[in-house]
Amino acid sequence: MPDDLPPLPEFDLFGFTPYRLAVAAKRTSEALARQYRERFGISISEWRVLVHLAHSGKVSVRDIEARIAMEKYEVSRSAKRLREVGLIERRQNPTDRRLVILTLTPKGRKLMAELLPLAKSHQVALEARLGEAFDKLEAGLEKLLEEFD
Amino acid sequence: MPDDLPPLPEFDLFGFTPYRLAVAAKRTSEALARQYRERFGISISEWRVLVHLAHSGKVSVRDIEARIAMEKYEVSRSAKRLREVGLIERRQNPTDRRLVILTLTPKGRKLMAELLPLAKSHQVALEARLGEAFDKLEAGLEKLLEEFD
DNA sequence: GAAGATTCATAGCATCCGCAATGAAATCGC
DNA sequence: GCGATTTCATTGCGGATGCTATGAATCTTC
Repeated sequence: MPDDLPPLPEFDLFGFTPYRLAVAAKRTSEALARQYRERFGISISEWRVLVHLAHSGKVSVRDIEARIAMEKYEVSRSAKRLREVGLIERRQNPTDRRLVILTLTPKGRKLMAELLPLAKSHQVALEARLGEAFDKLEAGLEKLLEEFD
Repeated sequence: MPDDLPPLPEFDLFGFTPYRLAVAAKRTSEALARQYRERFGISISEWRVLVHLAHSGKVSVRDIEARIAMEKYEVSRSAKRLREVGLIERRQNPTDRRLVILTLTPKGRKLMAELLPLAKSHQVALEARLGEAFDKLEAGLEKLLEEFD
């Protein structure tokens, strides 16, 4: 080993919290996301928009951006695609015509009536699988999301 | 309200663990990733590869893929870019010529000598900021990453 | 009430990403 | 030992993503 350069600081990627969180996010969403995609042609972004609409009724792009972790151009594009496949519809807010009103179509509601229970059971299974570690994870995430806001 | 469709199941995106993890990952990596990008022109993928090389010396694309959460085409492309900017170099493994040997160049080592302490203090700051919630988060993540492997 | 600033949604453009295909090398099976 | 299979790395291509600019509507300020 003829290389005696100054040693680099020790740093283990696997102990790096942002990395761990990214991996955890990917692993836990993979299975469900695949179902959305394969069975319904829905991406994660689109799914988030749908969930928010299912929950909140009539909302604008801005509302969604403010509430869920998506940029507004992302919401806008997801909404466009969802409109194209007939899952949501868009009207103009009559009192402020810059604003858009997004709502689920009947077809969209039907889809969500299928999808939401799937997501729910995914969550339940996840909690069961983690056991008491889930509560710790939750406590940690709660604090983290509050701090990094 | 003339719309009495069958109600959708209640589902709160904010209680959905994969979503929470994704948001947490994004929020905690944002600040540091911006530094990498703006000051050194390094993406997150490229940074991961660099960290692994700093840690492990000479490795192949396959090694990296196996060790860190990246697809091999992603590793390959990151390596290509890093080579183009002179941060790593690539040789052929003489005993198995399919394999590639990636190593940091002196320039790459110099960069990492700057970057790693940055990442380290980012982690330290994160832990301090979360206080005892950090240990819970860690316990939860540990179990999760072990389960979803 | 009109000019300028701000808010909202979208589109343009360049880059990134994921999948499947390719090509090169090594290993397997007989 | 040689054709078939597997392993490793890269690339082509279509679609996704992120940033910035644009355009329309509203609000502010005087």
